[in-house]
Amino acid sequence: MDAAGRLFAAKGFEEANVREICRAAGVNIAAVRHHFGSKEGLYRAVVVRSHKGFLEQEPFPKFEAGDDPAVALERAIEQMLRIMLVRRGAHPYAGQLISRELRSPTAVLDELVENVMKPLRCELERIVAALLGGANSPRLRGQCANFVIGLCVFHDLGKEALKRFGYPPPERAADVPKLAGLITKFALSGIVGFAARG
Amino acid sequence: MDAAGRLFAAKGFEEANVREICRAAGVNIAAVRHHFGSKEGLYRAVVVRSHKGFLEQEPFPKFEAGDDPAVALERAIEQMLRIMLVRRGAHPYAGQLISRELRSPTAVLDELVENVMKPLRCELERIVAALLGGANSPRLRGQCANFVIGLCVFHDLGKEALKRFGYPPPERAADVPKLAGLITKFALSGIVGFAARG
DNA sequence: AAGGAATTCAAACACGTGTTTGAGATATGA
DNA sequence: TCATATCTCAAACACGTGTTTGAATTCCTT
Repeated sequence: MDAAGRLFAAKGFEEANVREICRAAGVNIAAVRHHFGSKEGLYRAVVVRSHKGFLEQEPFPKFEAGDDPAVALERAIEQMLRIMLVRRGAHPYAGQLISRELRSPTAVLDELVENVMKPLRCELERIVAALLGGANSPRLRGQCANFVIGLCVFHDLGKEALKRFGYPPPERAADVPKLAGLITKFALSGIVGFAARG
Repeated sequence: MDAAGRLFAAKGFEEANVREICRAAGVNIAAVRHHFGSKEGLYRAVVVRSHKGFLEQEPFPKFEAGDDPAVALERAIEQMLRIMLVRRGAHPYAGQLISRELRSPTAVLDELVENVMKPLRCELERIVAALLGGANSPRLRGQCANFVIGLCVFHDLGKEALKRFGYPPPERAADVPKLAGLITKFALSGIVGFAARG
């Protein structure tokens, strides 16, 4: 499953092939049928395991009443970028699997949305709500959350284009905060801009 | 080439297969070898033709000195969204091909970046520059352009996730301006936020 | 230690893919 | 009209894929 996760994250579901996974894992091809039923079963198992462990070990920071929503937003953005752009020790491919599902959804996307992305998004909405203040309507709040997510996700999905533009997204954890700070400023102004006008 | 464009846009380079394209076009499989050399040759020809015609018929609105940068930004955002989300009459799949190249780059991405995306982005930078005013540094200007592009592109790349969040991106031209207006407000505040702080 | 279940293995299977073939049809120009 | 170049066609080829097989091996319980 480690080998499968690595290869699925690197190549995607279609492009990663069972023979290579099994070679990397040092097991026979028939093992996947026996243990997971099929390639898709293996993929599903990998994704589930990866995001479960990921949620346990790197919980999204909880936004409590009284916290500064601006720093909460920066934390959230920083973590989203890190998850997708940087290979972490514990779950090196969790973010990449999510990112891949966004690009080319398979049957597991629904599960991923429900268990990983929605909770994350929900937390984000609470931060946005605090920033919106009086202008806080559910619809607007949701849209702002989408925009923030979009700003982060694009730096992974659009990586190749950004490289060619001269703005390669950071690949090391140390370089993430700089970009996160910029995105945060941008998003912060964007959100409180709505608050100002109502 | 029409059939190929339609299928490549709908399924992507890998998933679209030559037999289906030829069946849809009513020609023999061997025709692609004779006329384009290979499947990749056909793809390249389709992409090139599609974006050339697209640039001629739907040029990106030019930002002149004296124009209101705020409305120019809205126009630009509206057009980007329309290109990717809505099938147009003249070049129904040009935007989708670009979007597909972002998701899973092939060898044509470079050409697409150089001939389509860079000019578009360059125009966007000029608008951003006008908005930034005094705070206008090349680097910051570029980042802001990236953010705007990201906000638009995400609504196509992340379509499936957005649907599941309850925010399906518009598919008809008539529904685009509403989203464009929202993104514009957000981006506008974000950009002038930088201008305020320097 | 013996029996039986669980697991592993190399090999083959079925299918889809892009590509190639070589003969036939069609258009072109003298 | 005829010869040549251009194009079309159905069929087959070569290869990669996920899956299946049935025997061999390992593991656990009795």
